[in-house]
Amino acid sequence: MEERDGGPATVVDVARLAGVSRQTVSNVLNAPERVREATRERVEEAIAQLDYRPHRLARNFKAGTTGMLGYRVPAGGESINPVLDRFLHALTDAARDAGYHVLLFTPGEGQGERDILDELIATRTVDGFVVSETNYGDERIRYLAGAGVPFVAFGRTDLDVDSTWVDVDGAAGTAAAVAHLVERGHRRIAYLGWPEGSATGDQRSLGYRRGLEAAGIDVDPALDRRDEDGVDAGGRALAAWLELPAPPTAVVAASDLLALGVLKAARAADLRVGPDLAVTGFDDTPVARFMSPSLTSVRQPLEAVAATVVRLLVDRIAGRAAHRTNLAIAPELIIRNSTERTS
Amino acid sequence: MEERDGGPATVVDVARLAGVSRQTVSNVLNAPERVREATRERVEEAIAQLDYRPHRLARNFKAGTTGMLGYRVPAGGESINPVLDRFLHALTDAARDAGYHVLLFTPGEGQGERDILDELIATRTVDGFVVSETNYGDERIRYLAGAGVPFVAFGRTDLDVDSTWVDVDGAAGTAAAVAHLVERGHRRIAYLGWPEGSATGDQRSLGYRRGLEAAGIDVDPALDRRDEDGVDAGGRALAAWLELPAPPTAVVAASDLLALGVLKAARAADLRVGPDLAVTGFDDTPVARFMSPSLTSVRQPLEAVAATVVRLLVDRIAGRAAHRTNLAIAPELIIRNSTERTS
DNA sequence: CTGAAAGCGCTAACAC
DNA sequence: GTGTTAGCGCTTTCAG
Repeated sequence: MEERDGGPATVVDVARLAGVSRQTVSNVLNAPERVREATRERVEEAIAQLDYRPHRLARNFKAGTTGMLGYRVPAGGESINPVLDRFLHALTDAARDAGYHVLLFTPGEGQGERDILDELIATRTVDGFVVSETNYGDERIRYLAGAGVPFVAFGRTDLDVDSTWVDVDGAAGTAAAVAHLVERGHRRIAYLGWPEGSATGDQRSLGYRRGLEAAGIDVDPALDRRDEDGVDAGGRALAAWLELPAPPTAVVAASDLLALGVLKAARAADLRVGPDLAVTGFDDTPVARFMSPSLTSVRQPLEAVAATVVRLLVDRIAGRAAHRTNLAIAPELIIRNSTERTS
Repeated sequence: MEERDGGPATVVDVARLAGVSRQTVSNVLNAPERVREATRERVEEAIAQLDYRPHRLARNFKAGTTGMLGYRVPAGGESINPVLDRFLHALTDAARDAGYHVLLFTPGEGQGERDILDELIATRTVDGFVVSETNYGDERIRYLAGAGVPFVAFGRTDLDVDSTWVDVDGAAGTAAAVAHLVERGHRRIAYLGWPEGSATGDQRSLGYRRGLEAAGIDVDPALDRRDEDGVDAGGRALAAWLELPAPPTAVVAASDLLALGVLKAARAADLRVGPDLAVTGFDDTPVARFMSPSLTSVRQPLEAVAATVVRLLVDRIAGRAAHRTNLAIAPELIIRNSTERTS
């Protein structure tokens, strides 16, 4: 509680007050077992009295670490991604539990992501990185792996480099959606996904096919459509499907946005969503809850992912290798009204 | 490009290569005008050759600063707030432009926000704080002001303490919504807001009244309703309004969520949103764009707010006071289909 | 204009 | 069990 003249108290102040030397204080903090009980108590009393807390920078400087995990947020603008924002919150939580802080960065004008990674590495501003939005041949991963910097990716990569990633098992998610629809009696189940070539999207379409297979349903290529993510794609897909001799009775979408598009188009076509056409989304974004009817959607286990990412990253930072560890965590299907048969 | 043996290059390495002393290198970096041109070039060459970058921690440690701005993210869980997430992105951008990084923190189990602030201050982990989600009598603001720590709030406060805040002019936002509706020919304009007692909500309802006044329309207490934020409130409000002898033809809502609720209820009551009932929201959250009809909404100028917050905070950190600076930045009305007369 | 000396606060060795 | 010595990488006096 007592304020020293020259700003906050330091080890020296504590040592003086307790009548011991600097490192005895340091020892009390870092290796208490090496200090006699009586001395320790005296020092602790002095610490409490001065409200002493070690200067973080000094300690880190000495140790050569920063206690920071770097995370890139997408540059401003429109590309707000609710999934990543949820992940960021979970990450902050998990980092704190591991004794770290999250340091945010974002490339400036005319700065590539690589430049900023390079700068953070060179200035030793962070102890490691959490990389999200990975994709095939991800340049950042290659760069970080090459530079030998500790990092863990949220999202898989196909690179054959020394990398550690944790991902949501997207295939399990869409497969669960299919299984749910099958259980509700659907057999003509369509899929609306993204064009091939994204790691995330390919997983989700894979799960669709696996789900059908598991139910003993043949894949009908006419029911498997790919389009850019967005609301409009839903209308295009539904229009095409409704021209088929046997239109689908259910749609699994690779995103809530696509699902929303299907929902809108279905309403415009006077189909009752649920009874006439069941729809599932992916990500369980806030919209899913508020739409009418509310949307059955696959919810990513981001808290578990974040905790795992941090655990692995801390291990790598500490040199406790666990190289090339790759984990996929199964998501959970949140069932709402868009897959109810009775409305 | 050359790697030294003992890890990254240091000033000493550069000095040796350039054939000068340590501080000459330091001078080249921090006070180039004090160094003869020829020497400077030689040093710069050595820097380039060794790819030398000053160790951030060492520099900060010496300077007694951290280059970090602390920002609290809400504890995990459901409370994802799209506005704050957008703000965080903008903040990261603005901080970078000012030479700072954003450090995220979140209270742990059984830890109050005050504890964690206290810890970050005591360990000197950040140079200052950005506080969001402020409210009347905000405890954090009182605490930070009392502790004499540099901080700037996003959101106003009523406390009579030495504080600096930047806020969106919520009143201007709802007033603009009213003006827009008046221009579209509406006279019976209702308001659905939050219960009194939140700084943000009170501003928004104030703007509603001001907007009516400006248009020469008397306030009808029956049209001014307050309820908890959420979709259900919209239904309750509309039901009450439809029982009036002269129901409103337009609704200004204090949030997109409330607006969404009104929209849903209107659809259920077979009202055409736009022609029969115009609706405006607030925040321009992603849902606003994707709803059908799309929602006219007040968009907060978060990029401008973030830039201003950072500028003021950096000033305070530098001791260039500007105490008790308070700014409200006007938002922008994004006009969409929910206020179109023809559908 | 350049170099030598000192020290930020802390901890890891090593001696006592 | 305790204290002494040294040094992390950098910058800021202050002499030369």
